[in-house]
Amino acid sequence: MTAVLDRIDLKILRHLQKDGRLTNAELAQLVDVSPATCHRRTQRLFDEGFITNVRAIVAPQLVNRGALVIVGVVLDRSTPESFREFEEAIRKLKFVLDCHLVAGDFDYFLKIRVGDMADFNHIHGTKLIALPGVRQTRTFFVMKEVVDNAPLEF
Amino acid sequence: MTAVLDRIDLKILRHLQKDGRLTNAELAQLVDVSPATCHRRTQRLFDEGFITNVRAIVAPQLVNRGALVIVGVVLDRSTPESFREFEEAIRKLKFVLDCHLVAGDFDYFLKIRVGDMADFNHIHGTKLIALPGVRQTRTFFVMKEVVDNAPLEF
DNA sequence: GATGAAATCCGAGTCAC
DNA sequence: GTGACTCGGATTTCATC
Repeated sequence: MTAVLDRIDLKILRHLQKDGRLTNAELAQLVDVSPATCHRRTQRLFDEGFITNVRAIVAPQLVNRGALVIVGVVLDRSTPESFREFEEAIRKLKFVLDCHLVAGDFDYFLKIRVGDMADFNHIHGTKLIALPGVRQTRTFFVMKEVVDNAPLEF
Repeated sequence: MTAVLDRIDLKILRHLQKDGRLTNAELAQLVDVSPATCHRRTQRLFDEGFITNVRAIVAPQLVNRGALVIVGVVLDRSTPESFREFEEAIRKLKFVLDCHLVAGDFDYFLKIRVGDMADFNHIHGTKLIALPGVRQTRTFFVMKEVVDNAPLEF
């Protein structure tokens, strides 16, 4: 409950973040505790929500999602209701990887993966500008993914 | 090599993307094939690079990385050399989760996780504006993470 | 209250078909 | 592609500190 992480917990988190398929036996060796202890601690990290999930990372290019686009969105009105409607609608669009409400010249930034530019143009014309309350979108095609979804440092 | 995925491969990928800790036995049940077949296919998906990695997702708020910031960067010059230097430097900054070269009013977009705004201001003043060739940065503090790093749909 | 050793159980990985 | 078999790791128990 007290949710304090000691050096061993942190090592477990960091290792599992790099390789979620590590066996408990391997992990125990890496962090230098017995398998039983390692298992108990890892369990706790899941139970208490430090690890929210373990996910396989699929290569986007190999499943026809090789194109990445960032879209800045401005809404017509800045009312809570307007935000709520937009967010509700955006959650249904599964090609949206990120959607963040920001402070500044835009209301939202979206990160979108599609097959290619033609796909994006279609989506833009049919889905994005149809989102509730959208005044304007600005599209930034990603020409090079220098770093994408790097593991969290802590 | 021909890298064709049938219905079963796709199901494996989708399930492992949602839960990378599924045992082979569980996965086999979910996709409705024998454990041996499932194992062989999953192996192939790793070997041929469809799954690049399996990672534990750590809750950012619980490891003092609860603040998210998007930064637009404009460089002084748009030469290949200038881009190369910037990218080389940015790869060393471990708090940068995303760095994408884009077409439009900015050269790069960065996605950065830190503990709080104070942390960001320090990093901005000491690390970001010190990056090679940076003319201007525009900071967008994220006020609400509506969708963050959603699993890829394919 | 946490640890590590041991004991059991179950899945991973391999083989023959 | 399936079923069976073996080996090793996951998980639990328990004594110990």
